[in-house]
Amino acid sequence: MRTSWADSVANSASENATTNSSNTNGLKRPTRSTYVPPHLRNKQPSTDPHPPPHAAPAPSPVNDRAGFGGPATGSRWGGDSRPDFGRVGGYGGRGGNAWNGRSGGWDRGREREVNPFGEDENAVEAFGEQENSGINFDAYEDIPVETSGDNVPPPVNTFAGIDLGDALNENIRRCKYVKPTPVQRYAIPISLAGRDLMACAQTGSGKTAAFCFPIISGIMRGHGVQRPRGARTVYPLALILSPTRELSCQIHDEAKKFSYQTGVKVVVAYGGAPINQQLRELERGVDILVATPGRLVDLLERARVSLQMINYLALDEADRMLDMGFEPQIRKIVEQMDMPPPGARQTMLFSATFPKEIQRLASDFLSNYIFLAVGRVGSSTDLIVQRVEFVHESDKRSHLMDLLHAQRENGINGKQSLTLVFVETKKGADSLEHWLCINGFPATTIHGDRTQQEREQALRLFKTGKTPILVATDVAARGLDIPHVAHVVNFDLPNDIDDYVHRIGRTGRAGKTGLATAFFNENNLSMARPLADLMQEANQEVPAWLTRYASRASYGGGGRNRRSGGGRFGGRDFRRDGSLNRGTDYYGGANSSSGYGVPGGYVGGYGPGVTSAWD
DNA sequence: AAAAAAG
Repeated sequence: MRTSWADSVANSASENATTNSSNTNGLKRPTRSTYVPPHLRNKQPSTDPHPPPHAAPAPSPVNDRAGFGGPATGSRWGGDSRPDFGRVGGYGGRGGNAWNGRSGGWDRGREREVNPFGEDENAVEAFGEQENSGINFDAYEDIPVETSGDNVPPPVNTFAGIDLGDALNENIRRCKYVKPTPVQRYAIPISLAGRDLMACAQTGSGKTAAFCFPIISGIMRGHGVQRPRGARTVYPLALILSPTRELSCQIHDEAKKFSYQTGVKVVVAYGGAPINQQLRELERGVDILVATPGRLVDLLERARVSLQMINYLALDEADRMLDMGFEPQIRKIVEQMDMPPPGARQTMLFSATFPKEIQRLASDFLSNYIFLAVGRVGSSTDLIVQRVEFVHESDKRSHLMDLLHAQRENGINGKQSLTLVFVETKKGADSLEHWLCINGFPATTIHGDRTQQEREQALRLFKTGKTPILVATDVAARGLDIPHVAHVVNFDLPNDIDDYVHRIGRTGRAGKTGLATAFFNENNLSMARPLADLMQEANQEVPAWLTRYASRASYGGGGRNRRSGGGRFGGRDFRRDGSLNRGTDYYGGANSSSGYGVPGGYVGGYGPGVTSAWD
């Protein structure tokens, strides 16, 4: 067995190269030469119609701050109109100049809906989210699924078996979704039956589509519903909330694809961006509103949006939305504005993790709901090799440097694979980014103290590989689909095992292997047991020293609850636990949450050899 | 204690 992390990085990298052999230049070539983003339609051609020089092979990485690696490359606030050629994921469509207010002929061309699939519907990478392609569907038979609740509708096996309507089916075809994923097989019929739903499923498992399809279908069915005509108030029929701005953008981009030519209008609203353009979009009509909580409250208080016609409410990353920081805002939106009560609307909650105490809170928003948990494929979490190393606080930087050096030396064609480094604080993110840059590793950072332009710029530079290292706080931990992340480093471990699960789920996506390295030290004692348990459950090699820490006293309540007794059925309906384990049970199975081990895992069973990083 | 989310 290999013991060096350098080998494992090399192995992981080369496997990625093999897995992706038909697309080895995915990071550097223009992925959608034929696609014109909505905000660029009907504009004068860019002064440079060709991809800029850094589109050439082996681009030199850049940083987005003055003084490191040259000037920023993004168009930022609407300067030039260069195509966002390097975009890989769905979210990047926001581009650099989405807020410039220069709608040009776009408004006038409003009767002509922009084709989000581009002119070439057969383009392989028409969208970054290829969650259904490249999956070994035979492995689905092995996926553990648990449902509970009254009269659970049976799952379907094909999209054809679901009456979603022609237009939606056509978009499913355009997305190249050949077969529903497990969460879709179960969630869509439940949702079409009008039932409330609490669903546990890994990110990357198609849950966005799982709640979007029924919503779009339902809105189409109910077309012609009369809505009030407030002076400047709009009345969306569906509301989708998410905990970060970038995630809302990503969901919006997905939903736009699904609703193309259905007549269903999707609008996104989030903070940090000028509100005027969002207001204009709303005024042009909205059926599905995707939003972050703060901006939505603003819109509600301005009476620019009313929730009284909401038929569908979806909370993505629902456990995060209902944790301490968010809960009051969510309650305000859902309970204290004009939204119809549970039972009069349909409510769907989705997350990869669902702690029991959050389930209890969430049940306030639900009516006679069905609980759905879709587990991972057998050992597919081996797609992510998890390593934990004991690193003293003072040694972290040099240790990270060692990792990056080896990764660089073992990289493909001298090109670094993408590395996502999670830290605890915003200041820590800035300082680590600066340190990496002055030590020859172009890095950028994303956290809540940066402006929204900077955040989007950072994400774009990272996604396109121009800046192959991204230092992030937990703002990037959840939901973001960033292809080609080969390595997630938990430079600072989170204090909650669920956060760890979400973080490492940024890699090992789309059937590729991923590596997750965690730095553990005496500040993380409370994570020893949950981490050791999680790794063991995911068939990872647990260092003996970690097992020793884990078996000692339980270090206070860190890591919160943990480890369901159910093994791969960690996602458990809290209603089944009755009052049995309340209070005293710490590891006893009353909880829910990350029993799946690792999000993204189910794309596995993808092919032979994926577990070989440690063979 | 920190992060996120309105400005």
